[in-house]
Amino acid sequence: MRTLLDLRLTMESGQPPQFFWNKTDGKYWRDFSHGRCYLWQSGDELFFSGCDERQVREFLRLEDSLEEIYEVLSGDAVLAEAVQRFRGLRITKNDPWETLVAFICSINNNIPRIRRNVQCLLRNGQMPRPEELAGAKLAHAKLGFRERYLRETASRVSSMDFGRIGRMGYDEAKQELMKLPGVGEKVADCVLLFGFGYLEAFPVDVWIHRAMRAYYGISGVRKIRQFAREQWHPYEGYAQQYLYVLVREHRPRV
DNA sequence: ATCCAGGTGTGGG
DNA sequence: CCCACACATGGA
Repeated sequence: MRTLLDLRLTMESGQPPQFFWNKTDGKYWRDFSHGRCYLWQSGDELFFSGCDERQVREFLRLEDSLEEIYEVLSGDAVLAEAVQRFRGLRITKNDPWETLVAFICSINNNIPRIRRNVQCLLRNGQMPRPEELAGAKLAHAKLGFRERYLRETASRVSSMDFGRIGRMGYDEAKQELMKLPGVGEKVADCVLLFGFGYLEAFPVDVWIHRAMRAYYGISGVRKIRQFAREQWHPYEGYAQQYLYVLVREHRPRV
């Protein structure tokens, strides 16, 4: 399959696939109930096995028109350069429950350890459903203070229609997510962006904070979110991801 | 030893 | 509205 895509950047830029997928000999893979799925890229050609094309297109959001998105983002010099430098970086579409678990694990944590935490929770490569996780032993995952958030959230989600959130408007969906323990504004936005596919979500973490202050002279979550909406709507999520990789390139990762 | 990591919850001005 | 602090864990 031929597409505008940088698979490595997409899979290894702090999105859920970095926590759930493995990499061997340049190929990304993950086990599903129906078997092991592989993804790899050679030149600008995308290959896959063990999964059907429809799933791959949804997972990598190949229907998003990057050219149209780049047009919206290129209104300022910073992002104009970022979309050139990281051309082909895409937002991924992941399972909402898995995404919620991963970003509860992400609280005041670093990417390598988030991955270890998440991998410890998997059973046969799959994230246990909320009702299973609510009653499971979690100590081996070494989640620290996040264990209580995760267990309580799992319990709450198991007795609600979680998928219903994905059918709400962005603001209502976010409000609903933030009722869960351990889910503040940042985690909610990550779940909405990477799990439910709301491209207008703009997660503000420490790196985005630095980026906005350094590149635009703006600080304060409130002002940052307002600016993002004015500049990049409805593709705030893409703007965020390009800013994230840009600012992290300037400072070495942990 | 001290700081930091894709923050949240709580308590205070 | 904003700010300070605790919260486990482990790498730098």
